[in-house]
Amino acid sequence: MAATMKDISRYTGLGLATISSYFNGGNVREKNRKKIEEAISALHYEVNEVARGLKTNETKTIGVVIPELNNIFCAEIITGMEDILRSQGYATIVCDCRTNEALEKEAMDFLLKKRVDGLINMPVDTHGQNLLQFQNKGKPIVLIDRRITGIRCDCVLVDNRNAAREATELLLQKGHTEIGIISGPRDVYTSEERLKGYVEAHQKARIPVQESLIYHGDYTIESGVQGLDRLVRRNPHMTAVFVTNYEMTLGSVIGINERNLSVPGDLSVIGYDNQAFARACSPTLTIVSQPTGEIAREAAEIILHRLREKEEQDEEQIVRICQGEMIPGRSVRTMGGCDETLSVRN
Amino acid sequence: MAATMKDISRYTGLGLATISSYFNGGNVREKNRKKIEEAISALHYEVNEVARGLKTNETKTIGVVIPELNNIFCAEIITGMEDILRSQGYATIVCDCRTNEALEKEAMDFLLKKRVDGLINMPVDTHGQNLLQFQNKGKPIVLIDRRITGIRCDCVLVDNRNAAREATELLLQKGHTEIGIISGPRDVYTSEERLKGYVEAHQKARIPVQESLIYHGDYTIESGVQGLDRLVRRNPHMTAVFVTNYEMTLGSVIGINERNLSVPGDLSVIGYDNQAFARACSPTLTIVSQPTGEIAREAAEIILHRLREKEEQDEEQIVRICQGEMIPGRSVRTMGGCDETLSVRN
DNA sequence: ATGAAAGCGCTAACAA
DNA sequence: TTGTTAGCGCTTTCAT
Repeated sequence: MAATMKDISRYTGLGLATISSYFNGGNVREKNRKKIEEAISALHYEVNEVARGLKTNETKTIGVVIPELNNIFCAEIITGMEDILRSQGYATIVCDCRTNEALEKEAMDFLLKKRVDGLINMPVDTHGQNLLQFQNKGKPIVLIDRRITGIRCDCVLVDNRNAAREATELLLQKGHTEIGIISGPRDVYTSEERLKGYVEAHQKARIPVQESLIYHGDYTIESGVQGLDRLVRRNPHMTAVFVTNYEMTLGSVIGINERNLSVPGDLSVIGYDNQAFARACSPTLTIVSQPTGEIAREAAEIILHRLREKEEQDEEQIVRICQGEMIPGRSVRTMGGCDETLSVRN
Repeated sequence: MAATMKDISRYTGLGLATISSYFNGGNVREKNRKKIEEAISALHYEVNEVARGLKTNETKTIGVVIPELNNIFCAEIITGMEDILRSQGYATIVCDCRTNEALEKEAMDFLLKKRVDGLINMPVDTHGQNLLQFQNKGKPIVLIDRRITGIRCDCVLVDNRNAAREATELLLQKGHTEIGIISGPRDVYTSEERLKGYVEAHQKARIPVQESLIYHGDYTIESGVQGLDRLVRRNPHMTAVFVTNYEMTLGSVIGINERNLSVPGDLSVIGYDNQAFARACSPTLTIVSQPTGEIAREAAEIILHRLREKEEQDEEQIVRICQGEMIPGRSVRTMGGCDETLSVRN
């Protein structure tokens, strides 16, 4: 069996309180400090965090609930957060809820049972009922990427509206007037914001928004394929399309290939996320890229902050807004003028 | 504060042993069972797993150490495993070690400190020194995707050699004789096996293997880009290339675009993993696809099995071999004959 | 600065 | 079947 503090106590002849004090940054006489350290290495002692957790009511564990782990956007964020949290002694328990509200609730209940110290959530559910249980127990919550109603808590967001507006404006500036959008689900925050950005750009340019140019997908590859198909068929004069997440962008490219369309000759495209994929497309895709590293860092820091300042509850809600970025490719054609030609090989 | 068993005891007038017995499947008189259940819902009682863990020396937690979480292959496997483990009450703590041996060791130490009940590992390190600590403590280990020396434990593998041989044979059958391979690092199991498959196919076909056609990358996108570049420059007569993981496949496609090569006209390509990406390529990529779901299921089941049969230690080592699968695309040209033409648009 | 002792919430051995 | 009790390994008063 592993050594316990009792063993250290026996080995050094010191009391438990001294040993504990040593591990918790208390004052221990230099001589005893030495003795303890000797005992530790002699006995290969390691603090039992489970026992400590029972006493302190902390598990040094953070729960993370996300819609899909095999979604590059989520994966990148988790990678970043996990790194920081671990460096501070916190384990990350991930729960993938498959973009399903019921499973999301199950995951939250599970994490609550596991007594995580805090929760980081990219919510599927939009009214935040499940989150309340955490809040009631005084456990900090940080929402990432999506804001929801029904709960007031810290969150890290991206300025989706701005990013989408910029993307749409680029298209408008290049002379496109019939721009399709493959949007996300109606009730998802990011999706709504991106659509608003699209609309705003049109309003600023005084170009009417046509319903037929808006397709609501569900952020999956298949809905990207289908969205492209629908938009193309419904809108014979559409010259550009803006796709609002990576999976649907991938789907759109599949659709474009299957329909044998030429980019940007037949259709200009602006995608979302995943720079490597954009570079692998031919021609390279112009995309909106999101700052996953920054999101991860902010979220981890906020929750660590809350965990440290456990007492000062009634502090202000923290809201961080990160900015997306346009990564230029060659998938947008300039209309009217002829400075970009149509033929593109492979 | 949350209710404890003591509260239930007080509420029902029953002793702690009875309550505990109730929660651990013991025999409890129907009448008392009812009472306990009433108390549970009245007090919103939930077992405190931390306390239980202290007593039973179990945390109901599994550690997972992988090289890169934002690697679709890893992400898919984790998604699958997490799902199954959670359904059995086990939390999954993921640690991404960034394909770095030192970080991998740190992650293992961390998980040991967190007292996980078992470990699932896709190893970066090849001699298994770090794993020994788990084994010595009687904690089950399941290796996935990669076999390593220096430790005898359960593992779930893919028949990489076979998959690579089939892919290479396809190219040979189509008349290619100068086939490049973008292989992985020299000391990684999967990489070695895939290379062996490539060599075997050549030997069977009595076609000599040329050193200049072998490039060793490191499973990253950049090494795919570079690998393609090197191979093309070194081998003017190379007509096909086999790329042995997803990231490098993505990199190769980037390289192909940047060099303005036509597929399969100038170069036939067989990639690896990620069917969606293969479909998004133009022409669609022929790839070797790996059974991530199956790997996940097997790994989770093995570790759960070991956790259940804690006592019967000296059982046989379990080794599961899953099969990859070729997914045909249009990226392989038939040489000599002219049944596939060169020009491919967009 | 250190020691003694109580107790976190649970399980399990023993008695009844 | 049920109750009593002693820990699991730690933290934390309270004395000293």
